[in-house]
Amino acid sequence: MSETTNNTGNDSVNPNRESLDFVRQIVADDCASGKWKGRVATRFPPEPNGYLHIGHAKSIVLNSSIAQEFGGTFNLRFDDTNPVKEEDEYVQSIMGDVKWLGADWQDRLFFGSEYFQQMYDWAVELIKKGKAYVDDLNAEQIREYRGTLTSPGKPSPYRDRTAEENLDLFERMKNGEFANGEKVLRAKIDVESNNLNMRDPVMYRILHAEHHRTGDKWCIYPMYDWAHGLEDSLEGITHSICTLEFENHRPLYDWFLDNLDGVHHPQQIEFARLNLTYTVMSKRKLLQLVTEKHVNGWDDPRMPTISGMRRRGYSPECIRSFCKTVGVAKFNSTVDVALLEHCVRAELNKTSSRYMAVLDPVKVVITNYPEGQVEYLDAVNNPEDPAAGTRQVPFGREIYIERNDFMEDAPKKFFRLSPGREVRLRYAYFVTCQDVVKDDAGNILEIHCTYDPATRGGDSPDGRKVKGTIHWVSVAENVKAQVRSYSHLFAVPDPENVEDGKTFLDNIDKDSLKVIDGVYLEPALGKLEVGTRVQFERLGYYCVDLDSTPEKPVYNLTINLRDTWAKAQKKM
RNA sequence: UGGGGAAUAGUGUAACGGCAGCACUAAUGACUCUGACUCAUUCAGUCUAGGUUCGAAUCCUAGUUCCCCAGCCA
Repeated sequence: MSETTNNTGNDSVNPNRESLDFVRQIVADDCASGKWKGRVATRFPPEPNGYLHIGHAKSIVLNSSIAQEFGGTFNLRFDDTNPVKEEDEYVQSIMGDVKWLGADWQDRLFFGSEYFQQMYDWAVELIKKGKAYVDDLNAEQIREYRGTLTSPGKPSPYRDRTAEENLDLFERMKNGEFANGEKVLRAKIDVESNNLNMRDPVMYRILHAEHHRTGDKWCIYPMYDWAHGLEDSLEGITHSICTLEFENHRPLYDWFLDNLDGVHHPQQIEFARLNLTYTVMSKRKLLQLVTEKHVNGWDDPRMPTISGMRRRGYSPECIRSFCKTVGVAKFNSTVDVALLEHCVRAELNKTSSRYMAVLDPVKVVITNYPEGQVEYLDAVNNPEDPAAGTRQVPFGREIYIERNDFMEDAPKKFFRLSPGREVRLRYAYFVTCQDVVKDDAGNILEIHCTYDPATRGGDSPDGRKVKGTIHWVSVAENVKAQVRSYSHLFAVPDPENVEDGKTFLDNIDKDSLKVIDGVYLEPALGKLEVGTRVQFERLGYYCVDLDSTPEKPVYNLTINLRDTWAKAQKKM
């Protein structure tokens, strides 16, 4: 933290202040005022009941980077207060995802369940103060007594039990004397409050269930509202950052902490969750996509999950830079997925090595090139990063090029191969198309070219220019592979916006996955490790998939390169 | 019909009573051994109506629209 201006006079604005989002502004102000003695402590508190997605990443990056920027600490805490929904499998995947994203909790890994005894003791404190009571009403009755949005609730007949009776009942709840649903512990606040969360909220329910960490030690479990503030308090959190739907819960968060003696009281701050075009983000819908097999698991590269994006080839830096670009505010917005894709391209452009691959091959024979000759040509690995060095690519008399890099009756604006036209084979030679060989049906079998030996490496000594440069792979030396090409899972920007009788599933794009076999790769692409991110020149960014083997490499399309030529063609 | 929030180019986000700015998208051009990258240019905005003020996106009043809340989920 820097020495921040103290508001001594009537000039309350620091003219040198950087533009901060509203959350950082609060943190900065607190640091300036010494509210928390200069301390900043944040946390990411997932419930281990599913996989993390890009929306969670926004929260992870927000919390961890605020801690970092203000010299504070960042905790990872599992909010595991509902044993029937939670599993260790999720704990493991969440830890993996958070770590992968680069959010470092160091030795501060916590579980809400570690605090169950302390929470119980605090509940006893509230009972003794006459601020909590055991209720025998069942769930349906509680709902009826609660009233509605526009009408007040009414007190439970059990609301005025004595502290002694409540203490006894609560202990017996803990000891397992009652069945699920038979009794609950409720806070005694205000059954007529305009805020339904304050109408004597349930603090504990009875759940005879196996907890993934505490086993059968407990059969009463704290509700979110009771547990969450206590967890934050115990960990010394200063800024408890959560999403907008908890705004209505803040009075309750504060009430619990205000009514306990001598506890640390963090500030809850709410921000808008992330929405993205062309996808869905709710846990329920994501789960449905997986269980109904509309996608191939949680880590399907079309999923907005962290694991899906990782498999897709997004790097942690891609996601972090995206989260920072979208900013944080209280406006319920939907970010254009194009912004995510921009961040991915920008990051991958800087970091990924270039290679040549031909997805839709057609054979080219260079008729004046010596038969049987092979030479190895130098290729630059990454023009954005000289340190990436060079490699050698085998060249021969027969090569594959992309089918759409050739056109028989080409318009003037077509800069690629066409009868009579000269182009550059990347890192190799200038070639000129002389002839086209077709089958009886008129399909192109081979393209015959001649090359200019003087242009070896791709430069002509006479200063002659060509307009086009195309990529290629040697017929004699290559690796055959599979490529999985992805587009947005949904065909429309807002998949959840459906007419009556339809669901978001009807908006799935059935062609969002295309498996392409018979792809030719330059040899170096056959030796890369799973997860390696590369650029196929002139095509896009790709990465080695989990299913890849040395015998049969599999590459995922991460994101295509921008293609102004394709765009121009669509308009014609 | 209750309460709590939010509204700034197509999208996201700044501007803290003093020149409405940035990024993405789109379009155009330059450059180019990737029709990529990069660079340049352009299109485009304060929810509405009043008021306060020399001056309002910002303050006030009224309205409009959107989001959240009636789990023993988080």
